[in-house]
Amino acid sequence: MTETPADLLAALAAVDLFEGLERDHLQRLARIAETRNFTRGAIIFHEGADADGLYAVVQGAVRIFKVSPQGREHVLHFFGPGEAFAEVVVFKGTRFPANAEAIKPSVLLFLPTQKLRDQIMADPDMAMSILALLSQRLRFFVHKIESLSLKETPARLAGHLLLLRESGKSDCVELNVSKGQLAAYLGTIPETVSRVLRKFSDSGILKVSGSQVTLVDRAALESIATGEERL
Amino acid sequence: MTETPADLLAALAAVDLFEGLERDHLQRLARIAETRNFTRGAIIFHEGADADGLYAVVQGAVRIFKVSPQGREHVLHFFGPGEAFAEVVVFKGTRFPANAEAIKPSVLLFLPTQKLRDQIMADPDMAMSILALLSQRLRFFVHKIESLSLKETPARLAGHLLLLRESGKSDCVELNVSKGQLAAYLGTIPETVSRVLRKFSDSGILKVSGSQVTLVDRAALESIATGEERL
DNA sequence: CGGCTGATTGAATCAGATCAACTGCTGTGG
DNA sequence: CCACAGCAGTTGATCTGATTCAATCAGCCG
Repeated sequence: MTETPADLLAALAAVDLFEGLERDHLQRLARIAETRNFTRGAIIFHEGADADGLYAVVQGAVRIFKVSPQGREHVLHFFGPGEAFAEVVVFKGTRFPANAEAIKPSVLLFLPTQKLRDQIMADPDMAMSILALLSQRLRFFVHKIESLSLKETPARLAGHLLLLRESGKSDCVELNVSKGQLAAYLGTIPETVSRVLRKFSDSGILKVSGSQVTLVDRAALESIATGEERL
Repeated sequence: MTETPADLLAALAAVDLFEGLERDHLQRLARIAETRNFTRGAIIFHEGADADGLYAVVQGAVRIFKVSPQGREHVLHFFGPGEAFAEVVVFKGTRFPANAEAIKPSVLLFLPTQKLRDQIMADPDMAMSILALLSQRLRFFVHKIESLSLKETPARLAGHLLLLRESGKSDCVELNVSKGQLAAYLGTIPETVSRVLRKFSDSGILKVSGSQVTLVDRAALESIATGEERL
């Protein structure tokens, strides 16, 4: 197999992390990449397992999570098409710091650490590109930590909804995950999410129907998110 | 000033981030670095300010923190001699995501973003070194998030004490920061830290005298830290 | 139609925050 | 040298947001 299938190349080009790389760099990456398929609920890797490479989502969705001794889960991240994850292990690559699970039937790209590292050494553009990704993720975590330690649940939920709205254009956002998953992501439990959503909709800030949420009073949501106001 | 002072070079070599770099790389870094002095309590930069470069601690200590709308502070990081911070802005360099303050009289190195970036592009070893640092920090944050969202305060405090103990060899650890600072770091308030320490010492797990803490029953501490046991 | 999973609601409980009072230490000035 | 101001830390009483436990409800699929 000396040739690289066109679809593999296309898949790589669609990954944010490799955006802007030249064709021949992508070609070389394609040579070290492989695709892997996962069914809904399949575990991609376990916390503590030997980390052998980086993943990127082609199709489907993935969640990264930790589990407490009492069995509670906390979701660190959701990843969708075009997003790479587990890039940390490429450098400090001993073990995975959390678990990964496919939450939909998914197609992933897998790139083994060692080969990828060689690439990076040879290609400063790619190094910069990964540096940027790591920085961004770091910043994201700073925000998440702030949120978890300074804000109460309504503020976190409000912030999250506003964030979701940003990506779409309309004031109607779709929760792509179950409310239980959302709760784990916000550092709380489904019951609380349910109650808070109820309070929000009771006070006319938003409308909820299933996993469709319509933002009605965005100003109010914002002042709750920042903690100025506390519903 | 074409020559680089020997002490500046020595200071750079003592920074973890640049550990392992060859002499001539350090020389080039020395040419773009400057030293800055701060008194205790001085603000190094504010959240939201334009981020112009990376800092490293030569002497003293620095804390990175965020402030909630209600005025509560949360400490994200403490940095001591040899540690670099604000390296995120070098790549995703728009604005500082948090505040930095000298908590002792401090001497810092400052390296402007643009020049540093040029260096990195030219030098893959240095890129790798920074990638490793970022990965490590990311991993650290994953741990911190886990801690904040899955564990209660006693577990967090126990975990922190065990972490401190690792660096020293004896079972006697020194809290280098005020209990108020420690509280902010653990995502709680001084009163709670005080109470938890009291409970720990009442049950004979440790001895407290001022900022000196002696770990007596390490096994117990560990089972509290992991959440197996809840005092 | 059951039976399953996810979502919702209510009541009881708890950990931690808030508020307020008090201790003890340190440094300064009379 | 003592007195007093000032601040960090401690302790207690109270309050509140969130978790827990339990029951119910809605939707979905065989």
